[in-house]
Amino acid sequence: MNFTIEKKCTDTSARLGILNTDHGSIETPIFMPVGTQGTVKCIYQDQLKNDIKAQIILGNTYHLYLRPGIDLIEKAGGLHKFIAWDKPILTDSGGYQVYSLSNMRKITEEGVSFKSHIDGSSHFLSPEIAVDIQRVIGADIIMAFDECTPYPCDYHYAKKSIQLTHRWLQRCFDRFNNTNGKYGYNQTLAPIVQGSTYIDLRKKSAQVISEQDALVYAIGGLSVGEPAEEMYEMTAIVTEILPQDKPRYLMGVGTPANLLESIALGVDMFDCVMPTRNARHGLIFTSEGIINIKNAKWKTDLEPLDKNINCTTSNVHSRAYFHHLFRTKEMLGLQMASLHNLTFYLELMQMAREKIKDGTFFQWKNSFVTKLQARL
RNA sequence: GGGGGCGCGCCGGAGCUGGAGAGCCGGGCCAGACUGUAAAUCUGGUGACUACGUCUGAAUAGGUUCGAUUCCUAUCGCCCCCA
Repeated sequence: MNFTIEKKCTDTSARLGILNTDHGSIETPIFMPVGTQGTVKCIYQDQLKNDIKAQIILGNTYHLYLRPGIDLIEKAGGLHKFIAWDKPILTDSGGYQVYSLSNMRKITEEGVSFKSHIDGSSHFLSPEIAVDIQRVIGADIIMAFDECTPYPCDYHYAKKSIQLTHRWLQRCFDRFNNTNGKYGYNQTLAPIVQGSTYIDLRKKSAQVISEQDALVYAIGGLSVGEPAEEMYEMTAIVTEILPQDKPRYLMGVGTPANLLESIALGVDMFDCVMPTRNARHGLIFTSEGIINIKNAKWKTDLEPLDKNINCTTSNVHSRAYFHHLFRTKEMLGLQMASLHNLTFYLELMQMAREKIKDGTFFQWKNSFVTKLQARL
């Protein structure tokens, strides 16, 4: 596994690169659809590959460990085989669930005790267990087990938290380096920068994380409710410090505008539930702006949803049809909207790559961001 | 033709048999939220107005009463039973 930078912008920190894994190459900057439970919700694998042209998808350690359980995944020969997806996979470690299930867990030095959100049963994740589970799941890129702090987070807590995350990080690498992949291909462990919205903590964390010899470096603990400006500020501070020749993965981000702004700051990889969750809730990203397809104004609009995106559903089907499917709560509406939003995100990344190649990224980004945020 | 029952919000249901909430529960409708997925979810609004308040309202028109959605009379509409 390796990463090559093909071109660097001169007017921003944006870069064009290729990340090679044993399941194929990933062109960066890239958006990775989230498939928490072994599925990108509402999307079939064929569509993911052929329509959306996803190059890599996510899975989640905590959710897959609870269901279907790692014994079954091992028996199936790993997650790739279980879900029949032969391209790269990245798994989150369960660190995000430390944040999102905060009312059902307890953190200690050793790890985190969870009450299952499904049946209330007790479970325990530690850095070692999270690595072991991710060895069994068999993702190409696996994430360190960290604490994702909430926003706002007081300085004292955030400082203690990065110290814990850094100790956990070493334990993750120790376990990772003393074990092997189970299925004959390579895995890589990605460390995660934390530090909430504090400049000195972010710098410190970025320095500690950079000391690890890794292929991918992640930035976590952002897009948890802080203003976008603070997110950009923290990202800029961290990308200054992280190794320049390795991909940076900004976890959980974000809106189309967030992606373009972060690419300009030197971020290469993104994931977010926004395109899929918002699609299921009727919010659609188009080349002209954001549409809430459930709104009455679309009821009789027979124009295609978005002619400018190369998407089999939104080129063909009208806004009125999408509206109708949502009004009648038909499942096809959720599928079509999810397909569209993901196609939109992946095409946005492809455009960004082309503009970086052309050397016109900066001006294109600035003119495009306003359009993306318009509310139709 | 005779007897009985029922009519309040956009719709359905609950509740009220003298002290009326512009008001309960669903649904619909109108909006909003969603950022390493406890999310096909959640939140708010849905009589009028001169709008932190005021007014009108229980099929329609009268009546009794300090006070009526509730009791009485008539009319209209719907449902059930008998002929």
